[in-house]
Amino acid sequence: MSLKHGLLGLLNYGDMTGYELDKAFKVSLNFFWQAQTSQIYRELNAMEKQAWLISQIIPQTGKPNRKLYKITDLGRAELKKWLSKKDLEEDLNVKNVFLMKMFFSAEVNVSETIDTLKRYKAQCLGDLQAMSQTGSVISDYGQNLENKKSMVYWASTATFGVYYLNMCVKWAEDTIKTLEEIS
Amino acid sequence: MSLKHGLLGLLNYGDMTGYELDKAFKVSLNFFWQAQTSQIYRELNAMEKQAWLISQIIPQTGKPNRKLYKITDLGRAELKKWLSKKDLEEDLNVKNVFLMKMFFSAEVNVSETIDTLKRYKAQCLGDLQAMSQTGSVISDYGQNLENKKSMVYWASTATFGVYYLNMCVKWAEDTIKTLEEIS
DNA sequence: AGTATATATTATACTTGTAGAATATAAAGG
DNA sequence: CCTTTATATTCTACAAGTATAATATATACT
Repeated sequence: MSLKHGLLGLLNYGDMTGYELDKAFKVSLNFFWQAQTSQIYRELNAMEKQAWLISQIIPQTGKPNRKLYKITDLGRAELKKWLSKKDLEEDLNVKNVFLMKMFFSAEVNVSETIDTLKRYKAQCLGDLQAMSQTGSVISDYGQNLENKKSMVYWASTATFGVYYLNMCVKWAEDTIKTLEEIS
Repeated sequence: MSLKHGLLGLLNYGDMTGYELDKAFKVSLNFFWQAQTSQIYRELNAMEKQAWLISQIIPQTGKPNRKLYKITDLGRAELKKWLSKKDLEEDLNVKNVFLMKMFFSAEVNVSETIDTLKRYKAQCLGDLQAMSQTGSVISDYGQNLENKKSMVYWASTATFGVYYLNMCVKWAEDTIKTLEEIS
């Protein structure tokens, strides 16, 4: 159950509405966690019931009213508890559809798999390109004194992304070579 | 929805009971997909309703009867359809609790985070150790003529695992260094 | 003799994730 | 002028994942 905690973490930086959280989530945590908009709203409701958050309705005319969420002391305590309890066995679990398909690829033509691997590699390179701009985004946010301490952690997750994608590219190249040899 | 397809893939190698599938799953696909035993049994039921499988009850005395599953032509067609439809955008999605915690780690002591990273690195090295034996397991299975073609794909996913874990170790070392500099 | 382990499946309750529709308006772009 | 985009949240339905207990027996270990 990390989505709730991701949202707690973001709200710990400042009050936000569901709409703002959804966008903040998608530009920060999205690389290592994905969530549907509807899921975010549902979790926010649940979190308010658990008293991790309180909300305040800000009326608007024309548009739906905004619901501004604020983290409570209980929510902050929960965030810290979660951060301190790192279950490494669980945290190393990864679900990777692409690898599962590779595992069974003897069932399809080698040429098809080689083609897929080439597209996979291209996708990784594209993502790397996109991530190369993350550095500047992070240092922009980091201008804010409050965020300065966080910057190094944000950067480390971005670095993970770069390492990961480079690794995937190398793996794809090696695997393509192996498959070309046997075909 | 990859669990069903993982089970289809395994049953494509030969008929198995839920119990056997559970064990086969855990020694082959478990690195990139995790599933509860109860989930496997439930999915098997659903798959039989969809006519991807048929089952045959083998009576036993003393123990619960065995339910031997066999993949149908429909199931085989579904497997191939799934294998051919590689949605790269979706397949690159990854959920990583550990990184999410890193992202928010400004909230906890640097020393605590450094400690966690050290344990993370140790865990990765341990997993690497365990994976180094996978090669021989694969070539054992590969003695079987039917499996010979699959061997190269199995090996490629194992290689991914090795690359991944090595990358994680390097990242952990780099991040530890960075954190030690600022603390 | 007693305990743990392996065998084999079912059941239940709950939590998360996925997908998409419905609603209503303002502002920006071609 | 018309279409798209952005704003902001709610709701429904379903699929998949998590967690644990119940059942019943044989065999292996200590």
